[in-house]
Amino acid sequence: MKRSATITQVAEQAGVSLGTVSNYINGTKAIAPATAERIEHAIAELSFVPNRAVRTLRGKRSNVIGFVVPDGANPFFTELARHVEDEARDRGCVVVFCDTAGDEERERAYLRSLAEMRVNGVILTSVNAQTRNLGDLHAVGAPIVLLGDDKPGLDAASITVDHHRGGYLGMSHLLSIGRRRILYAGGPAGGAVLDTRVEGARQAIRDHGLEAETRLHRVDAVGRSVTERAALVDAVLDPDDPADAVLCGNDMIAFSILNALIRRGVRVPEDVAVVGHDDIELAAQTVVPLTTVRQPIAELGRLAAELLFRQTSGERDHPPQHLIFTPELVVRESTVAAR
Amino acid sequence: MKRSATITQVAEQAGVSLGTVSNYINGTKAIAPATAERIEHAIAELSFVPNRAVRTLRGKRSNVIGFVVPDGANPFFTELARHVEDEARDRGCVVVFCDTAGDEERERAYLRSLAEMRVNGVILTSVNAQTRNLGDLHAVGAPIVLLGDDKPGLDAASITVDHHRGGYLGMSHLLSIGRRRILYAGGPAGGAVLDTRVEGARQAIRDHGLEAETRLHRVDAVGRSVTERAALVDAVLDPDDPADAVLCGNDMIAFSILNALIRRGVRVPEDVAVVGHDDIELAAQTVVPLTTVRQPIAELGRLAAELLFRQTSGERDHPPQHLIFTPELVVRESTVAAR
DNA sequence: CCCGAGAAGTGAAATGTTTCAATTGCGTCC
DNA sequence: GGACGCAATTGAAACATTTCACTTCTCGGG
Repeated sequence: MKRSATITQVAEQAGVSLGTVSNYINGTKAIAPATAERIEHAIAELSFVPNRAVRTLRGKRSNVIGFVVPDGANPFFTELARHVEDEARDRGCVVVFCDTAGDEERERAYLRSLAEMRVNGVILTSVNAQTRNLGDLHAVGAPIVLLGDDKPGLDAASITVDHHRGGYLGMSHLLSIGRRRILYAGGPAGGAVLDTRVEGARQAIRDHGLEAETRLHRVDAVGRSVTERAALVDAVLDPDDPADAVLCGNDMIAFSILNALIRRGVRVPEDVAVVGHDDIELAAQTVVPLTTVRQPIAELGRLAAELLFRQTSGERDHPPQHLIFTPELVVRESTVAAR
Repeated sequence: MKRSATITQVAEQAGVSLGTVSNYINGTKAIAPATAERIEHAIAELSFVPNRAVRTLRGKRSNVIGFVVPDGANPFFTELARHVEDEARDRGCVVVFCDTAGDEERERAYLRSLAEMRVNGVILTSVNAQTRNLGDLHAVGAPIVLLGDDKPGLDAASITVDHHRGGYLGMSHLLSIGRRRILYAGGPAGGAVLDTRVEGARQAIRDHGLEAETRLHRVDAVGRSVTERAALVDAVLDPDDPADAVLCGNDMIAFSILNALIRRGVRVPEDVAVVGHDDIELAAQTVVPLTTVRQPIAELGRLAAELLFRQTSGERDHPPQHLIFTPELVVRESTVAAR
């Protein structure tokens, strides 16, 4: 494989020392215009592209950050990624997008790779495992931001959304429009987040004093494919016990169920109301626009990156911070028919 | 920032030379079991994580490959990415997913970063610019695979789909179901690919001998957002000149238009038939399942990676190869009503 | 008992950059 | 004219690993 020119060759070609070239490239010191031009010329001549590996070696970081998600196909995560990326680019960093597909083995492998790369930091949108997988990152001193799901006790910053309130909001809305037979449709690895939301939903039922007449069941999709999510519609339409509303773990689930319902001739929202979660861009544009519990995606992404960089900047390392956002309900036609 | 242990420290701790530790880690040479265990123990003790930067420095590649897309929000690209990743992981590589958002400036910045990282190679799913942006990659000898859109004359392998045939297939189908007023709805930067497809579509009209009675107009979305795509529906429903079919540049466009049509009470396929392109997973699960021109996403991704690695493996570098796939039409209910 | 072969382990060189203390050159001020 | 200060430039050390030519050890056959 062809090897590219080195800074030494550039220096020779330009007739200066390699230190000067380095200073020019990095703007470390002032360079006389004439010299600068000769260096510039030599760089172009030799097609010199500096080698990041060496920079990394010299104690600096690699200027890479990791963004780890459990489902790369969910727009919620790609939208987050876009905002993380924007922030990272402003700081001269590249983002490595790691899709673990919910698999712990993959997660470990990715985190290991990121540690070996001496990344500037890692943003994790789900913590599959216990502390164990974070060991490598801690060993190389890479800061961590937990996004969306805090695990207290881990040495990491976090940005969370109040999931209890999220569940509460969605359920209150459904109760207020008269729904009493509700299904909570989660994803394959909802984990603690979903438990918290369901808890919030139950709280709403209690606060409305409707425990007696309301029922809330939970059902989880077995996989992340569209087909597997659409299968949840069978639970909604269970002939023995049909639901009149579905609360979904995320908008993609809501979206799959919504489409499946309509294809079967079920009217939304008249027969079944559907509430999503996240408010991805798509949510407003489905056949029946989706009522959903919004997470502030742009802020979450931007702030996750900021928190990450904040941990490394400055003289001393800053202690990890913890932020909590409050979700809000966005009512659309999947629960309240347009007039 | 904390600095992690080095191989030298591991060697000291284990009471061997650093060369031995290196041999153990890389399996370069056989190591006596007793020694191996001491090394293993020292590594655990010190939480040693090898530094990739130095490996890269020693003339090897960084074991990173770049995957550059114009729209990270389009599932077509995330699905491709997943397959590329699978292939890369098998070879010990990490994929850097670069979303240029169709912006040439960003593309250049990403390609530059990838070159500095001395990536093993780059897969490009759209070539915005002329040869110019590829200069850095060539300078560092990183092989390139063009995926989906060949630009002859560039020093790169390519995997293409026969877009002319794609347009032909979609149009033939529409003609065969009696549609004559057709709109071609493209994306913001369709470029050569879309031109080719429209060309194929026109060929179909000629082959059917329907030039006189058929009209084919093209309209492009101004941006990549769902909203901007949905705005295309106005062109479809133009009161002066309504279309009876829409041929879409990709499934996301089709999907947005489909939803917008149905929300306006237009019947699909009775009033307007919709044909997408790509056959992403979602296409089969929309309210009205989408007729679409399928690209073999899994093969495309897998082969792109394979072509990339093939260029570097072996004694001598292999010359870049070129593959062409043939798309096929998948008929669903957005063009032919279910009985 | 000696020889040779193979296995196991060693350690110095090489990799391409940044950093920093030292050096050079040059104009200015007294 | 000499000293001084500033700007520009230099070059060697440091970074953490891989590689490879050597050395040492062990064991079996003659």
